[in-house]
Amino acid sequence: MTNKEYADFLLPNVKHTWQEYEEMYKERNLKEGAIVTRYAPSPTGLPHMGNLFQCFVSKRFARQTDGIFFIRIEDTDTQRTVENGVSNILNILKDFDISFDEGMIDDNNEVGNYGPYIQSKRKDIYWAYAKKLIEEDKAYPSFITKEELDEIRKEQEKSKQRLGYYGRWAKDRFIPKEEAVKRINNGEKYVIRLKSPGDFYNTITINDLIKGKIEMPENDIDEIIIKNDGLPTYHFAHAIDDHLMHTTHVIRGDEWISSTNKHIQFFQVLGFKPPKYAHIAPLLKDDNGTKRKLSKRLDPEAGLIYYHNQGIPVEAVMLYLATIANSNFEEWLNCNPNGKIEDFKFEFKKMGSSGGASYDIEKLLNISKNYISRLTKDEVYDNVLKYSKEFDKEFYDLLVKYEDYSKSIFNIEREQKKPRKDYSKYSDIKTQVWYMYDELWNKENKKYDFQNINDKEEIQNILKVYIEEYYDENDDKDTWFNKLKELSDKLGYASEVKEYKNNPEKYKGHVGDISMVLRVALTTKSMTPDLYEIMRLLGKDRIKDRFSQIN
RNA sequence: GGCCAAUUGGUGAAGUGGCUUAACACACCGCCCUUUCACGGCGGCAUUCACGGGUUCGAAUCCCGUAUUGGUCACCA
Repeated sequence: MTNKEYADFLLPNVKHTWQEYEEMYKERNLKEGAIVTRYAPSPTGLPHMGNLFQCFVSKRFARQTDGIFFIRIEDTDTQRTVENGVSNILNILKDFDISFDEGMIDDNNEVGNYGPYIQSKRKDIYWAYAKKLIEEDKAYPSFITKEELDEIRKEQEKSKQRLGYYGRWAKDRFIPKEEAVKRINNGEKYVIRLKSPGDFYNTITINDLIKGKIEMPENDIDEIIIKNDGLPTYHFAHAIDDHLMHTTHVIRGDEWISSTNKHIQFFQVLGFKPPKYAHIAPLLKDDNGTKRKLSKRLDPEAGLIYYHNQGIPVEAVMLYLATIANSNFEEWLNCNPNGKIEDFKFEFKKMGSSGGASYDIEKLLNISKNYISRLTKDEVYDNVLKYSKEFDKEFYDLLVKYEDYSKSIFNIEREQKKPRKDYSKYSDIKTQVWYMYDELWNKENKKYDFQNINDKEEIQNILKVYIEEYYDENDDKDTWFNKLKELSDKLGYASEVKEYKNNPEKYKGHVGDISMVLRVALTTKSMTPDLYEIMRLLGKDRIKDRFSQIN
């Protein structure tokens, strides 16, 4: 029996030869230096922050070199594959502005010339290459069962030898073709394994773009290439897919580093040029002083839906990911406050090669605060409106009813060189401006704390004198403030804070205390944006009304 | 246990043999400005880079060892 006949027997009905596939998927016509990257998820659940980070990095490198970023679905684990897995992944990534040049566009459709982009539809391709290996005597059928593998492992543990199916332990290597055929005809289950040419005592060097040179032993384990359900294992599929799809840079989590010797071996055995590898450290979480991997189960901020629910802008998340990716991004952004992420050139060298970056939600919120402060009032309005529509119907209705008024509120201290930074997420906004809406004001159970001035009669007197003798809606800000000072003088408070500090015994307090009384009476809060603006927006009638509620 | 990697302040980190009395940012603390908060300004915050040896005129940077942390060793990806 020739090797060719053997291969045909083991993998029958393969439509194309590997040579035909090589013909079908020609080199991409891209400019020099263009990077081709991919995101290759299993449709087993929703992407988390770590996946998003990986997508972000892969996409940026492709885009900044006029390359290609595509998505390939790795659904060879039929046990774990879930319903609508693909469209769920695509939808959530779309929310974060991650789109692909090629690949699946929903559960059943795709775009691009290098497909199919879902591994379950590429069986014929994997078989064609597996046949090539069998014909070249580089792969063989293996009948060994899980139980027998367990036995081997126990024996290896007992005699303190390296674990695995390699060398003399890989006894199915030596089964004659005729015997294998007979066993298969008898209905025995089998897989196809690589006949590994590697020697554990040889060292190979991997030039990782992020981690640098990594040395490890050659792989000598007879890795499974085709499982007994006919589908390939990850390692085999990776080599074939990324070769045929002409991926130039494989950017993936660093849990893959220790398999990379296998992957390089596959590229060599198959006669392919290996891609460049860039292994990204996982996102970490500080958990009571120790660090662990950010976990979808334990950490809400690891799930992408969290940002949607909290009203944290997608752009802020992206800016944060950019600072984790290349820490000099932040500096660059400080120098170019209006710079776009797309204008920054990311480098592999600048990516952290250490254990991993702590995912710091505080820092993210700070970035978000800065981001929101740079938006226009209309943008803030639109975003809050969108957020409220889904999460706060009451506030949504108010925003619709008082559109211009709401925009004026959001505009307080916004159109200036250094805009006020009040909101780090859209869900913050209502809690910070509720008092501007009578509907919310009236139903609130109000508690007033006037800080330094506590005497009820004094407070009422301040409010009464102010509204009757001083407040004029038409005053500009300077006039308005001067009147506050006049009021202070009249009632025995220092109109200059400095003056008060120099001679505290001469005054009942200072103009700041007076302002505080007005502020608290109008808003119940001691911290608000500019009081002049608030009063202007409220109008005299409502001011009077609110003052009258103090008793 | 084998193999691989990492270890710089409260945090993210820059740093690749002399330009480092260790950049920058977040957080924190002080002072100033200020009607409050925020913003802004000024200043503080690692005599030292896990530890122990070595190489060198010179080490956070190179080498060896130890410790700790993480990854990986599936018919999962």
